[in-house]
Amino acid sequence: MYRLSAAQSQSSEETEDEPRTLAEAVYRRLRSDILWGQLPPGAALRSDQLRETYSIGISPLREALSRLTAERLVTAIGQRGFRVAPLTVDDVRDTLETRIVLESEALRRSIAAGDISWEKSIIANLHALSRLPIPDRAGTAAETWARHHREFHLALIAASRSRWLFEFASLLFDQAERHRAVTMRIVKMANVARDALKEHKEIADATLARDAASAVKLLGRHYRSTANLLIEVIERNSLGIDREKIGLVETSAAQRGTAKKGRVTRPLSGKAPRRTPKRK
Amino acid sequence: MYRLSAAQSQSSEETEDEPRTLAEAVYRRLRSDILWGQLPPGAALRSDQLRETYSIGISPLREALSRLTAERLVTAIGQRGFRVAPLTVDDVRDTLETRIVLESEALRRSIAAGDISWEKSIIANLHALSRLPIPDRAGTAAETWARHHREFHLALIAASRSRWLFEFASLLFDQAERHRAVTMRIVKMANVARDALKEHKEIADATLARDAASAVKLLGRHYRSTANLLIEVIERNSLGIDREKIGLVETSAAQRGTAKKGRVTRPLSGKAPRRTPKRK
DNA sequence: TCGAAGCATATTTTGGAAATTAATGATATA
DNA sequence: TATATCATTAATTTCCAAAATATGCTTCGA
Repeated sequence: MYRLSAAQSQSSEETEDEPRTLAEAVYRRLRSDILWGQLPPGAALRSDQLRETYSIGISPLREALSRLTAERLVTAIGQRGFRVAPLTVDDVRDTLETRIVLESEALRRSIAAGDISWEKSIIANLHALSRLPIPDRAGTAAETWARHHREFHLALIAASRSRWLFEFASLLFDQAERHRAVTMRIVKMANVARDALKEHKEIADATLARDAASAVKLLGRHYRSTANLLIEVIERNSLGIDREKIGLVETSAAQRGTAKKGRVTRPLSGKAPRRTPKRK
Repeated sequence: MYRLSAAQSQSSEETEDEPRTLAEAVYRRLRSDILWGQLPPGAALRSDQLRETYSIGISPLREALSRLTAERLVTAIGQRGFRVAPLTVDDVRDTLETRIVLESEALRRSIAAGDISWEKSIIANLHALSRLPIPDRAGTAAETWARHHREFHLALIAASRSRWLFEFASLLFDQAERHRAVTMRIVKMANVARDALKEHKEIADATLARDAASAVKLLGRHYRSTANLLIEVIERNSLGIDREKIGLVETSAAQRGTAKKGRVTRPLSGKAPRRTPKRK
């Protein structure tokens, strides 16, 4: 029953290898589901339900939830279980500003210390992005684009030679990706990635020209423009504050409560369901 | 058997409340033991042994180890268990430089936005530090001093209004504390905290005077001087690289008193090394 | 005597059941 | 009819045993 490929070098920053343990596997699946908004912010993560959904025991499931809590993708509520971390405009703003600080520093160091293979990686990832169609809605194409997008941005700062800086930046990148995915689930925004390719090219050019000031400025502008769009959408839809409104995102896993008055599910949100006419 | 005080507001950043769950309790004990060097870098953390030592089941223990792995205080080696994270000069350097970046930004923001209660907190914590004797060796006095030291530095940046910045800074502060504690276990260094009080006062003065440039400079110098001392000691003793020299790492048992008679609270193991009689 | 393969053992990982806690519903009383 | 207390129920947390993996040791052969 347990058939896991043998390998080594287990780290918290592995990207492509096969999971070597069931806890690792369910961790990645849960993480992906949260990042892509299939498990919307505020969704209750009941162990029984998840155990059935992912066909897994309690132990690895609990370990996965524990790890996700450390990443602030899941919030643990004392002895009352886990929930997907809520999403507020403050989160978006804080994530934006903090990662600008971190990535600016990392980018400066990379520009100062980057070698040929670092340049090569940037060029390669930029090329991949230029060849991929910019997705306008969720799907496998969006996921591959996002993966290459992530690799491009991380390649920029990969030569900073700081493990902490890189780790924190990766963490915040994923947070921002969740913000983007969750928001795009409400409002289809192809314009989020409208001139993304052009911006990426400008950032890469300035970086490879070793123009740190320009590169940092362009990178900050790149992040800021996207985040501001998200903030605007979230505020318009009152996302995060009134969680019921995002409840319209149907998850494959937990949550088939169907927003009726029958509170068979939903142990925590027993409040009066404020109904507000809002188009989905 | 399970008697846990009831409370609320469980977060990853709680400081003083009682643990509400066994996993939380063992997490804190393990974390403290690692931070204070009672569990030295590289020490094997075998679940059987820990389960017996802390009188706890496997599940909460595993959860605690998982959380510590996310903090990079413990490294998980594939399917071969956990170890206390090793300690290298690169770790010390990276932690130093990264937290200078983070705390400088956070301090600037605090100085720009801090209110009266923020000033009050700084004054109070500085006063506490001035009244506490600077410890020259491990012990409860050292722990209380370190706790107030931590609170002082976190108070400085508490008004930055960035949860990520504060969280990352806290994480790195604890990392640096482990570096200091582990190193001081090898070489008694009262001089590490030699003019610490004076430096703290200067930092607080510049901060309260809203002189961001000076405050940042002083804070960086403060951290750098300590870290450089640690690096020197570590390099002289080849800590981390050649672990055998410190005699810290017994791959067999997580071993009893380490190096000195540090044993503050509890002996860690009564097991015979490796030659375990098989009883099945 | 050295090396490789197979066997035994130590240790981790996982699944399910028991215990504990929080939440819900009902009943009685004022 | 409203409120408080108690009982029931649901869900999480924890413990324990079995399965699986990796490691160490022994034995056999050259």
